[in-house]
Amino acid sequence: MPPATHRPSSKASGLDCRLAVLGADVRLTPHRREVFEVLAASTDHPTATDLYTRVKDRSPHISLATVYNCLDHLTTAGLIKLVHLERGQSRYCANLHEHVHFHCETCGKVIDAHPATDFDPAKFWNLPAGTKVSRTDLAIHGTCQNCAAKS
Amino acid sequence: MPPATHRPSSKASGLDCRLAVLGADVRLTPHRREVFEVLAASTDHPTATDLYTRVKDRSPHISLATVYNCLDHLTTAGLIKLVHLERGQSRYCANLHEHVHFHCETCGKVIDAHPATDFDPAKFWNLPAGTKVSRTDLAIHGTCQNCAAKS
DNA sequence: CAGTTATTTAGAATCATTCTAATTCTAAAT
DNA sequence: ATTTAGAATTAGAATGATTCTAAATAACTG
Repeated sequence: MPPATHRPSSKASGLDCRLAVLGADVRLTPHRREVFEVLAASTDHPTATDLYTRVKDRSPHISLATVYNCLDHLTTAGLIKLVHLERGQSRYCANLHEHVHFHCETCGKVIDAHPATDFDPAKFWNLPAGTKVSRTDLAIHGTCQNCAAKS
Repeated sequence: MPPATHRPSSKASGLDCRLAVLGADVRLTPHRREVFEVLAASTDHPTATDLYTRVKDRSPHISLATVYNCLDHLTTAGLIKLVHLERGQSRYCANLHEHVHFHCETCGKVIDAHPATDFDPAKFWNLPAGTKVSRTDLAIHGTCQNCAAKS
C-alpha cells in the first residue's frame, strides 16, 4: 500500500473525480466521505436521521451532529442537494443530474424525474430584471402509480 | 341591518365569493376569516408566527395554536398555499393564481413570479405511467435585484 | 515536532410544530 | 329560549428537528 497522504480524500476515486470536476471546496474527511457514499447509494431521499442510522452501521461512533455537519458541508460544496417537500425533516439527494422530485402524498415516497426536453425557468416566468438565478427546485405532488392503483 | 344568520360567513364578501367559486369546505369562523384576510393583505409570504403577530393586533386573545389550526384548515380547503423554501418555518401564500416563488438567498425575500407562457410539468419531465399530479411547486433560488446591485 | 485550525463528540438548548385536556362557541333540535 | 352534540379555541406541555456549546481529537502548516 502506498504511504498515506495528508488528506484521505486525495486518492483517486469516483468521489474525488466528482470533486475535481465540480471544483468543490470541501475537505473530504472519512465521515464526510461515508455520509456522501451512503447517500449516493440511496435512492429514497433519506433524512438526516435516516442517514445517521445507515452510517452508524459502518461507523458506530458517529454522532447525529456530525451527520448534520457533513451534510451541510457537502451541500455547500454542491456535492449533494437539500430537498424540502413538506413540513418536517429535510431530505437529501446525491443525484446531481438535472431532475425534479415527484412526491406521493399518499405513501410519502419521493421519486426523481428527469427532463424529457430542455427546461429553462427564465423562459416561463417573468422574474424582475436583474434577478440572478442560482438553482431551481421543482416539486410535483400527487399520487404515485402504486397508490393510484390501490384506490 | 338584516338579522344575523347562523353562520357569520354566509354574507356576501370577497372571501365568500372565493369560497363559492372554489367549492371549498371550511366553516369560516371569525378567526379563520381574520387569518385569511391578514394573509391576503400580505405580500411577503409570512410564517405562522408572523401571522400570529399581525392577527393579534386585531384579535389580541388569539393563540398561536389557533393560527396553526386556521392555516391548516384554510390550506386543506385550498384557500391558501403552504410554501416550503428552506429549512425552518413554513410560509403561507394567498395568491392562488398560477405562480412560482423566487427566493433571494441573500436577504430571504420571497417574490411571486407569474407565468410568461403556458407551463405543463407533464410535458417536461418523464413521470412514471399512472402517476397523478395534483400540484406543482417551483422554487427559484438566487439573488434578487436589490441584493445583486449591492454586491 | 509544535502550534494552529478544523473536525468530531455528547449533550444541552432552541425553534417550529403538534398534542392534550379543559373550556367556549355554534348550529340545530327541542 | 334551552339543550345538545360537535367543532373551535385556549394555554401549556410535549415532541421532533436542528443548532449550539464546550471539550476532546485529529489534521495541516511551518
